[in-house]
Amino acid sequence: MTLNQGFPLPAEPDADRAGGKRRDSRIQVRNREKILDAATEIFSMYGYRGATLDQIAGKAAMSKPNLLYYFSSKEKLYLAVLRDILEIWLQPLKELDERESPEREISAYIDQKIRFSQLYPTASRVFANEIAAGAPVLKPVLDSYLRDIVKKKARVIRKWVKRGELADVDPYHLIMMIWAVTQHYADFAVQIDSLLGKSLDDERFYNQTRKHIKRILMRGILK
Amino acid sequence: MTLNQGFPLPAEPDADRAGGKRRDSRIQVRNREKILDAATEIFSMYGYRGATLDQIAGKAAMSKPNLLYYFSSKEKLYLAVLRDILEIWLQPLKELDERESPEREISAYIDQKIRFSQLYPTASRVFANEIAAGAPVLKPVLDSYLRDIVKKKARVIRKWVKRGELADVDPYHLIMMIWAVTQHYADFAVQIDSLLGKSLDDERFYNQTRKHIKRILMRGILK
DNA sequence: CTTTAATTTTATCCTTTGGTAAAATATATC
DNA sequence: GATATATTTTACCAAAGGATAAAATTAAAG
Repeated sequence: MTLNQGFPLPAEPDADRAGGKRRDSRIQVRNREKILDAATEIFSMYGYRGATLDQIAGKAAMSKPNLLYYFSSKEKLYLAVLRDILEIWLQPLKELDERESPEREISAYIDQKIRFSQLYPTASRVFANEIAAGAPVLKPVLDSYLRDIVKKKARVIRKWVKRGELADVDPYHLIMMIWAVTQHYADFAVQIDSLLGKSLDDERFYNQTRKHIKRILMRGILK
Repeated sequence: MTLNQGFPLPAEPDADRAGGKRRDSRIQVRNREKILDAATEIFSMYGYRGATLDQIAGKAAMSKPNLLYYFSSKEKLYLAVLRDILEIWLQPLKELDERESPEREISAYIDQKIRFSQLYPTASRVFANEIAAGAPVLKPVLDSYLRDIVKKKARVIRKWVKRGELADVDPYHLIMMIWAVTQHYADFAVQIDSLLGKSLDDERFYNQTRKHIKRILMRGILK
């Protein structure tokens, strides 16, 4: 588990506290958080363009101008939401450590990703939405930051393959398969609920899902 | 390969030809198609709410009122798009045949799904978007039609397991894993392009992807 | 060619939406 | 408790967006 604190989306000059000086007051913190939560939920359903400030303000139980007092524009709010998401989305990948066994590390990685889908399904959908829209905001981050991390981790996986601890898999496809499967449970939660009447909130289902994904994937890639 | 022609989204009474009598004229057909294509692309980027008729009309190279001459409302247009998508999205699953070997059938299923991602990436994203939004339109279809098909096919997979031709996998999770992985290549195409500079349009990459997915999944589930 | 019906354009309407201004209220500090 | 500052509310605005009406144009049929 390598630590890292790189900030993919640099905080804008005026990344956007309310103008005043007495920043970080109790009210300030509480309301910004309420807004970010509400925004994440609304953006997750309708995407950036489809979401409205009225909806978000409504969900955060405040008026629209009040919301705009905390985030001076819809775009700034969206950026703030994405910044938060990206950080938790990326974290687990950074922790892949070549010194440990692939069995252990990849298993742990899958655990973390599926946990993320359980804890932050809306965040996952905002991310998916941004990508589907052509990543107008995140493109630069994908092209630089994410690219580098993935490249680095692909090297780790390749090393495992060379050492004979892993079947001959393509690192990039493996990583994407893990992303695909784990995110699916967040992004398509409604579909899953329709088919099975279950969600990851149900601890039994969560564990069954986790184990099942791991069983198939690990069987598929271990020697 | 079982045939089936069930229509999940029943054509509305006035599902929406232009009012006139001389329907299905050359112009009529050509323009409706142009509009559906444009709409699919725009909806795929911005979702139902985020898409605008102006954009769609623009992409279809006609004026907004002209577009509305063919589809009398945004909602009707969206329904028409979804209806088309659902049909091709569902088709492959219906073809799983228990009399054949799971190796052959599941392999063919994966082939079809990844082919769909290659041919209709925008359709895939419209579908994903609709689900992420909570499936406001498709929910009834998921709850009835899709549910039934999947239940039926889960039985097929279970039969294979009982016959000892397949490892002890949960049919539902297996189906969802296949959906997840194959759709990912359409829904996250931008991300993949950022990381690898490749897309499924590249025939070499397409085949590499297809084989890789199949290798890992089949290893994971075959006895 | 005329006549009739289909298609396209122009002008317009009403609502929603992101955003601002300024007044009103609450909170903190001296 | 008076004063300054932070927060919230009320009243708006201009642009965008879905939709309609009716005029203008094009295509088909006799």
